[in-house]
This record gives sequence, C-alpha cells and structure tokens, in this order.
Amino acid sequence: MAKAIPSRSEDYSLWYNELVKKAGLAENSPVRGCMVIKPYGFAIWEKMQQALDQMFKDTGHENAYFPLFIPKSFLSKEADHVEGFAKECAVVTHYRLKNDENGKGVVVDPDAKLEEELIVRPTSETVIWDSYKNWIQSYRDLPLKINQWANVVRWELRTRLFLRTAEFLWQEGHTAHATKQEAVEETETMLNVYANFAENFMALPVVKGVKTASERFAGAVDTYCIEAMMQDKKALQAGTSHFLGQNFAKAFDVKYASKEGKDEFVWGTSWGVSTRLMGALIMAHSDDEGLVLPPKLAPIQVVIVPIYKTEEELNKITEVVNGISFELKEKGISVKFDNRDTHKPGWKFAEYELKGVPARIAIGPRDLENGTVEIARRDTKEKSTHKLEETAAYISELLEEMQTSIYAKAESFRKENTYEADSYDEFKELVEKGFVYAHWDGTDETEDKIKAETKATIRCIPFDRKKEEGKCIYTGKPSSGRVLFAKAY
RNA sequence: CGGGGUGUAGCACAGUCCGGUUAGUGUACCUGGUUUGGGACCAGGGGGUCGGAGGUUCGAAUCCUCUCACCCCGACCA
Repeated sequence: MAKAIPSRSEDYSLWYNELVKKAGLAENSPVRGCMVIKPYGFAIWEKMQQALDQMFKDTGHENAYFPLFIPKSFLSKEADHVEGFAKECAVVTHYRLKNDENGKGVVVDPDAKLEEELIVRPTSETVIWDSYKNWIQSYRDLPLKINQWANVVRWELRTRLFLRTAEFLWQEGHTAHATKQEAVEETETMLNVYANFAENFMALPVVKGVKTASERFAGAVDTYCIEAMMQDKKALQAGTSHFLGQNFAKAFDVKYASKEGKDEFVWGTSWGVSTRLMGALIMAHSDDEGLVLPPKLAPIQVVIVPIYKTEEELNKITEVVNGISFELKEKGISVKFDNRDTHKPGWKFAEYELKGVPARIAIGPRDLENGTVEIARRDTKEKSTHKLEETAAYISELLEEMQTSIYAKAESFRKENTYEADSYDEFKELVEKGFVYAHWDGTDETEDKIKAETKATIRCIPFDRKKEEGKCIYTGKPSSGRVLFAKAY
C-alpha cells in the first residue's frame, strides 16, 4: 500500500500541505495566495459556523452584512488602523475593461478610473463604524451587538492553505456600548465563547491571555487571544477579541445621548475567528493516516462499510444497516452507508481514515452469522466486536468518549511540551522544544530583542498566571509574573 | 523583495550534466475476467503545446537568452 501522505515527523510542512489536499479539504486556487475550499472541507467549516453562530446568538448577537468594498478614505480615519493594514490591501482602481486595440484581449479601460479607489476589506471596522454613526443616537440604541459572516482579503507576502491565505472566510463581531466596563465585559465574554468553542468542539486546549502592545490589533486598546499548540510544538493564534476603547467611535464620530442628556462617545469591541481554525483542527489532531476529527465537528460521524460477495449478501447486510442507521439517526448521529460497488472494503477503510470519520462499522458474512458488527474508532484505530442490538448505544457512548479523549491527548501533549525558564540560556534551549513561561520586564525593546535572537514571540500574557516575583530573563529587571513565549505560525 | 528549488499525462516523478528511433515509470482512468474482513490481481486500452516565447542545430524535454508560474526558507503577518 502506498502511503497517502508523507510522514508527519519527517516533514511537518509537507505533511500538512499534502493532508489538506489528499483529504479533500482544499487546494491552491488559480489566484495567487487564495484557496479553493472543497466540499468536504467546507462541510467541516459549516459545522464550525453552525456551532459558533448559535453561541453568538446565545450571547445576544444578531447577524448582518456589510459591503466588500471600502472607500479608501475610510481606512485612514483611524491612524493606527491604516498603519496596520496599509501594506496588505487589494485596491480597486477601475470599473471597466475594454477590447485591446492591438487585438491582445481585454485591457483595463484607462477612461474608467475611479474617482476614489476602493479597498477590498481586510476587516470591516471602518465600514461598519461608518454605519453605526447613523444607527446610534441615544443610550436606548445601545448596546449594539452585530456579527457578520464574510470573506476578507489581506495581501500577505507568504501564504499557507487555511493558516494564511490572501482571501479567507471568517466571522467578525462588532459591538458598541454605553460604558467602558460593558465593552470590556463583552470583549471577555467573546474570548470565552472562543475558548469554549476551541475546547469543547475542536477538542483543542487553549491559553487565554492578552497580547503585548507590539502584537495588538491595529486600532485596539487591548487585544485578547487564545493560543493553541500544534503537533510541531509551535503556537497558533486561534481567535482574538479586541477592546477598541473609543478609538473608532472618535474616528467615525459615533456619539450617543446619555440619560443625563450629554453627548458621549460609545465604547467598541470587535472579535473574530477564521478558516484558520480549520488549519488548527488539522494540525492539532491528525496523524500519518490522515485527519482525526472530533465527533462534534465531523460532517460524517459514522460510516458503515459492507463486506460482501454476492448481491444476496449485500441485501441481507442492507437490511441490518437500515436498522442501525435508523437508531443512530434517532440519536442525532450522522451516518453514511457506503454501499458503492466500485470500491473495495480495504480501500474504503483507508479513505474514511484519511477523512477522519470518527467511527466505522463493518458488517460482513461473519457478522451476519453471529449477529455482530465490527466497530473501529479513528483516534486510536482500535477495533472491537459488538452485538447488533448494542451497536447504537455503544456508538453514542464512543463518540462522547472520543471527544474527551482527543481533547485529553492534545492537553497532555501540550503539558509535556511546556516549560518554565529562569535564565536566558535555559530559555533559548527550551523555546526550541515548545511553550516556555518566563519572566519579562514588560518593554517592547526586550520583546523585540528576544524575537530577533530566538524567533520566539510573546504569545500572550496569560489571564490565569500566578502572582510570582521574578527577574526578566533578558535584562534582569523585576517582573511580577511569567508570560508565554513560543515560536508561532 | 532576497536566498534556494521545481515546472514532463489527473496526481507523483525519471529522463536534462554528455542533443539522436515513435518521450518513459508508478498511480489514477477505461474495457474484460477473476476477486472483495486493510488501499486486489491478470490482460488489453486511452490520455502529452515536455510552463511559455525566441535562438543555436541536419535534429532540442535536453544547449543559450528572455519570460511566466508554483513550492520551501527569510523579510511581512488583526
């Protein structure tokens, strides 16, 4: 049997790239740095969307949609914001093509130049705050809590499927509040929503914390984030939630009349997660046989593979399968019966492993005779035989067990590869091997130097860090707690 | 934008240094048969602007010039 994908331990990058392609998730598009998300990959994204969307609604948000194009002038209204995004914007300058006079196909019509160029949104703060100016007049209009599912474009110099593509899909929440406290609470709430989603649906343990000034979102007062460890021990930022203060309110003149009749600027937040989560899901759990999907996000949770010689046998198996399928579907479990005659059982086993289907039921003549089925779980590849009548109950338990066990595996992996460093020499050695908690003097300067010398960055200042007096590993200056360092994507 | 690498069938690649029949292998695809509890086997078959343009030559996938695209490493990256 030829290996479907290269070994993870030999070449992590290649393994990831090939896995994304071979499992039918996505491929490079003809447009530089963009990707085509294939049906199976999109089905996983849809499962993510569904769960997240429900969580947003449960926390009082509504969906809306804003334009893809942003007038160039909007972007420059917030000074830090334009600074942060200017270098990676796609710009629309013309609105018409024409046939080339020399017969060389179509060319841009120079007469169709736009008065003001349009930016393809790299994020929607500006265009949304421009609307909010009209939507908000009174404290009665607040809080305003909107989410949008959309695509955005950032012309990154170097791209990677799912992790950093020129165009990507995401959701972005944008809220406006009457008080600072309420906005800060919203920022925290949404970070917790993301952390819950990562841990309970993606089975991915995360570290919650706040970014240092140098990693902060352009235009934010504070950026909160969740950071996860991938199987190559590098960190991946899996979601961010920004407290915007009154920065965008001031830039777009969004004021409300308070109960006391005074004009006040509103307080803002924004938060988002993207198709990058797909990359996180793949890199966190998959093995050399393919994807390992946590049951809650698997488009197909159970696949049933018949093993038969004659049509008569297949008919008998189908009868049994219909019974099992019905029971499973009643429990809300998604089932696929792959009775295609064009592929052999062995081929199907390998294929569904590559696609990360959590549980597989095989039924053959042997089982028909004994009234049993064979059940294999994707994460450990263990196989076991069960009585027919116990199948649905067992599968239901198995899926729950797998969800927690995949999480537990990722968590213990992270634990095994997390260290504390108390000197710079120790730090340099340990940061090659995973996450490192170390003391830092709190300055940009020190952070930059450590990054330049080791390639490691401060992923976040964890919320749950313990109070501990110490000395900065680089300068020896006093510090009141450890921060999380790692090499990152 | 710098450094390195690769463009040959749907996919993965050999052939290029040292030019020479009709451009090859694996896999995938099609047909027929035997198979079916871990990516089956046998036989037959289809599929190529050798990334593109120009040049050298009797003759170019191979040599020369230009060009385009992609990948990896860096710079950049809410």
